Amino acid sequence: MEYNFREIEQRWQSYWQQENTFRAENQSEKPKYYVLDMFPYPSGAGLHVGHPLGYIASDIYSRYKWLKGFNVLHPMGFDAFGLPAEQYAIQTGQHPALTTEENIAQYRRQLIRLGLAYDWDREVRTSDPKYYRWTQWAFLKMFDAWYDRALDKARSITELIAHFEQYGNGNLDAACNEGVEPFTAEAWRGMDETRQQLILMNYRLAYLSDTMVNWCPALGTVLANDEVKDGLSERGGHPVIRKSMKQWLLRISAYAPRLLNSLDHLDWSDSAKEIQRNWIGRSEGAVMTFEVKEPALTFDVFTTRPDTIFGCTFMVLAPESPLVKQLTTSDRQQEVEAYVTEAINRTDRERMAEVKKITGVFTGSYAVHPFTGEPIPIWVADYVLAGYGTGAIMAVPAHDSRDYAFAKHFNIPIKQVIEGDISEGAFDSKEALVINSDFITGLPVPEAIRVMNQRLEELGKGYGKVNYRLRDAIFSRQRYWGEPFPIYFKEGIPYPLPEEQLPLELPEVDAYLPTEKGEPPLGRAANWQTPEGYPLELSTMPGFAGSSAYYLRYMDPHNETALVNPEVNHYWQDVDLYIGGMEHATGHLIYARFWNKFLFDLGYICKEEPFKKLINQGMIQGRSSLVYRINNTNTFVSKGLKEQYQTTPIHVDVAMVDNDHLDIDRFMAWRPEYATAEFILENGQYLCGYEIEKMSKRFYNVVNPDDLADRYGADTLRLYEMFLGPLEQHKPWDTNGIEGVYRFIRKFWKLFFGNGDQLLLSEEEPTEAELKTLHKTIKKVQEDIERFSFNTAVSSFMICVNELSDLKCNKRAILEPLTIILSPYAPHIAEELWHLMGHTTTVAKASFPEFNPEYLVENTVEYPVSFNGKTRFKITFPAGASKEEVEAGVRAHDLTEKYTAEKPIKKVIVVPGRIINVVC
RNA sequence: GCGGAUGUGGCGUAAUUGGUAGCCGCGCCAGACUUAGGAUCUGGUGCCGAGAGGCGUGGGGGUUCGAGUCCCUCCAUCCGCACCA
Repeated sequence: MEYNFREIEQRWQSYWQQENTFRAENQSEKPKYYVLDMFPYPSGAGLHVGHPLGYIASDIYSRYKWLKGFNVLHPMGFDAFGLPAEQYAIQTGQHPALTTEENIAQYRRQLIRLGLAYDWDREVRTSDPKYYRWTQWAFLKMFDAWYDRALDKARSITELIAHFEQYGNGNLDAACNEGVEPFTAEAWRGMDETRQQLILMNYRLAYLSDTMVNWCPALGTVLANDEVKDGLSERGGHPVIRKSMKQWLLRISAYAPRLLNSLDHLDWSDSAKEIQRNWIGRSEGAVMTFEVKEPALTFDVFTTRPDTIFGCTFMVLAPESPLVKQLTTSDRQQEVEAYVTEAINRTDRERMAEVKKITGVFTGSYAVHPFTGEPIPIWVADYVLAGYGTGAIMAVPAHDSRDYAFAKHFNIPIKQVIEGDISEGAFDSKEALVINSDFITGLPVPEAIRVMNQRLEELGKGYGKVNYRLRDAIFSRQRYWGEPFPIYFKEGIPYPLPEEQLPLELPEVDAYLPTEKGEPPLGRAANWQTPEGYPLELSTMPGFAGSSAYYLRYMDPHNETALVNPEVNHYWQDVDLYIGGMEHATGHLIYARFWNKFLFDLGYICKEEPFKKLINQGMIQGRSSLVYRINNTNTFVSKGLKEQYQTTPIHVDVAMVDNDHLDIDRFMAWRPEYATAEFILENGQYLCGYEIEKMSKRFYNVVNPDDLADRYGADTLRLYEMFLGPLEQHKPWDTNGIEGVYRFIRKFWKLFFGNGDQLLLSEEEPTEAELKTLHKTIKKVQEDIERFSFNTAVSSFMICVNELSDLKCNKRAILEPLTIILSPYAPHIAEELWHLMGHTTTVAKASFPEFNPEYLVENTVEYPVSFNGKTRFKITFPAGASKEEVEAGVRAHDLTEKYTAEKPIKKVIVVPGRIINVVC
C-alpha cells in the first residue's frame, strides 16, 4: 500500500479533535506537566517554516510526557492586541478585531495541520473581553498596592493608609517616587482627599506620573524601553524622541533585587539569564552629598568608586537636571541654556550617533570637596544621564575613561589616586592600591570602598547604596487596539472602577486616529465615561499587559470569578517547560516574572517564578538563491563561470530553484525584463549561488510550511525541522534535505507493507539482532528527548529503520514499540499504523516501552589498538577479559612489532571496554 | 568598550565522563532497473598521495599514555547591552 499522507493526516487530525485526545484535566491522580509555547501575535503573513520549530519541539516533548504517564497541559492562544492590526485599520478602515479574527483563523488552521497536540478548549485571546477582564483586574490590584521593602513584598494600599494614619510616612521602608516630603500622622489626617490621593500615587505599584518617555511621533504613542532599539521603534523602525508626559507606570523597579536574585535558581540558558542581569543592571556604590556655598545648597551623586573621591577634579550634571538652573551663574546663563536646550531636544538616535563627540559647559558654580574642602567646578554635559543614579556625578578623570576624555578635552586637571598607568587613558581596575588619599592611602580598592562608606555614614555625608538600571515600565499607549484602563477621573484625580464593572470593554470609534486635540483614539468614543459622568482614561495598555499572565489563565480559562481558581493553580503550579524566542528576554520574560511575583505576594498564586525551565529556539535562516547578471547586459552567467565576468548578484525566488538549478522558463516568466534574458550555462544547466540571511519576503527566500505539508506531509516536515540541528542553534533552511527524511518515513512504512498492498505484520518471536536494534533505539531516543536533543533522536530512528530494513524485520514485537516511540515525532503515521495493528484507542496515550539493557550485552569487545595515540588496528577480546589478558594479547599480536618500530614498549594502557594505547 | 555564544568534510550536523573524529542526512561519483529520469534501488565519498603512508576539528602554545573535548593566548562570526558613574 502506498503511504498516502494526505488521507492519513486528515483522518487523525479530525479523530483527535472529535475525541478531545489532548484535553488536560484539572483534577488527576497523575503527576502534572505543563508545557508552554510563547503564544504568537497573529500577523497577516501567516507562518513560515521558522515559526513552528519551537512548537514542534514542545509538541514532541508533550507527547513524550503523555507516553510517560503524565497529565500534560499543552495549550495555545493568541497575543491578539497590537500595532500591526491597528496600522492596517488606519489604512483600510477595517476594524482591527476583524483582521485579527481572520489572522487567528489562518494561524489555527496552520497549527492544526502540523498535528500539534493542543488542548484547544483552553485557547485564550488577549483581545477577548472575557480574557482582558483579568488583565484589567491585575492592573487594579497594582493600583491598589504598594511595595514594603522591609517585608520585601507588595501589600494592599489600605495597609499603607493605616500606617499613615498612625505614624505619617516616617518609619517606613517603601518603594516610592523621588521627592516625597515627610509628614506626620496629624498632617495626614488633616489633608483633604485630593492631597491624600496625590501622596498615595507616589507609592502605588501602578501609578500616574509626569515622566520622560520614548515618544514615537510616527506611531503617535509612547514606547517602553524594550520596544526601542537603537533609537528607533521596534515595530516599524520610526524615530523616537525623549519627551515629558503624564503616563501610567508599573513600579517594576521595586522588584529589581528579587528579579535578579531568583534568576539563579531558574533552569534557563546562561545567555538568557545574563541578558536579564544586564537589563536589571545592579551596581554597588555610594551616595555622596556635596555642598555648594553659592548658592547655598547640597546635592547627591551616585558613584561606584567612593574610594576615588580624592581624585575628583570636577562634577557633572545631566542637562535635564533641575540643579542646572540653580547652579548656573548669571554670566554663564546664556551659554548653559543654549547647551541644555540643544542637548535635550536631540533624539536618542542622534545622541547615540555622536557618542564620541565630547560636549559640555561650565555652570560657573563650585562644590566643596567633602574631605579637603577644595572648590570643585560643576559642569553640565550630556554624557551624564538624567535617569540613572541622581543625574549628577563626581568626575574622577584619572580612573574613569569618560571623565578622562572630558578632562583632556576641556583641559581639566587629572589627579591620580590609584596606583597604575594613566599616561594613555584612565586606569579603572579595582585590583590596585589607593594613593594620595589621606585616611585610605595604601589600602586595596575594595577595602578602601568599605572604609570610605563607613566614614561617609559617620560624617552624615553619604551612605553605601545599591543602584539598579531597571526603570519603571511605562504602561500607557496612546493607541486604540489594546486593553482600556479601568480608571476614571474625578477632579483630575484617577480612581479605579469597581471590580464588578470589569471588563471595561473597548468602545467603538469612528477612526483609529488621535482626536483633533491630540488625544488618543479613545477620545473619539461616544460616552466614554462612567454612569455618573466621570471621564474614563483615554490611553490603552501596552502589548506586554496581555502576555504577562496568560500562562496562569490557561490553567483555568473559563473561570468567571477568578483569574485562576487556587486549587487549580495549586495543581498546575508553574510552567515546567517554556519554549520561545530569545527576542523576549528583556520584554515579556521580565514583565511576566514581575507580574507573577506581584500576584504571588498578594496570595493569588502559589509559585513565585512562572517558568521553571526555558529553552530559546534558534532562528531558522533563509537560504537565498542568487543569479549573476553580467553588468550592463541582460545575460546571466552560471555560478561556476561567473568569475570570468563583471557581474551583479540578483535574488531570485527560491520556488523556481531546485537543488541550485534554476528553472529558466519560470525565471523568464517572473518579470517582464527577464523575458528576453540570455544565459551562459555550464553542463547545460544554470547553477545558482546562495546566501544565508534572514528569512524575509524581500530576499524571496520564504518557505511556507503549508507547501511542504502538501508535498511531503506534516510528519515529514516535523521530522525535518527537528533533524536540521540543535534546537537552540540558528541554522539555515534548505528544502533539499527534506527528501532524506521523506525517504526515511516511507522506508518505515515499507517495514509494514513491503512493496505490496497487505499489512505483513508477523507474530514471530524477534531475533537477538532485532531486539538489540530496538532497545538501542529506545534507550537513545529516550535519553535524547530528556536532554532536548531532537536532531540526534531523528537520526537514531533512521539508523534503526535502516537496520530493521536490512534484517527484513516485520515483527509486531519490534514494530509496535517502535511505532510508540516514533509517535511524538510523526504522530499521524504512528496513529495510522497503531490502528492498523489492531488498537482502538490513540497511540498518544500508549505507554513508552521499557528499555531492557539485557538485549545490549555483548560477548566480545573489539578494541582499537593505538600506538602513541595513533590507531593502527583492532583486536577482539571476550567481554570479560582482564587488563592483563588484554595487554598480553596486544604484546603477542603479529602487527605490534611493526608499529613499535623496534623501540621497546614502555607501557600498555588498557581502558576496559574502550581502548588500548601502546606507549613506546 | 563590556557581557554571552559559536567555529568540525562541498552543506546541515554527530561524537553524553578526556578514549577509534566525521554517525545520520543533503550534495557529489559510479553502477542497476529504465524509452527516459530531477523516480527507485545498490555501492562509494574528510584532504593530499598511484601506493605505502602522511595530514586533519579557526590559528599558536600547554597539560596528558591519549585532546574536537581541559588550560593559556590570539583570530573570526553572531547576539545582547552600551557614555549606567
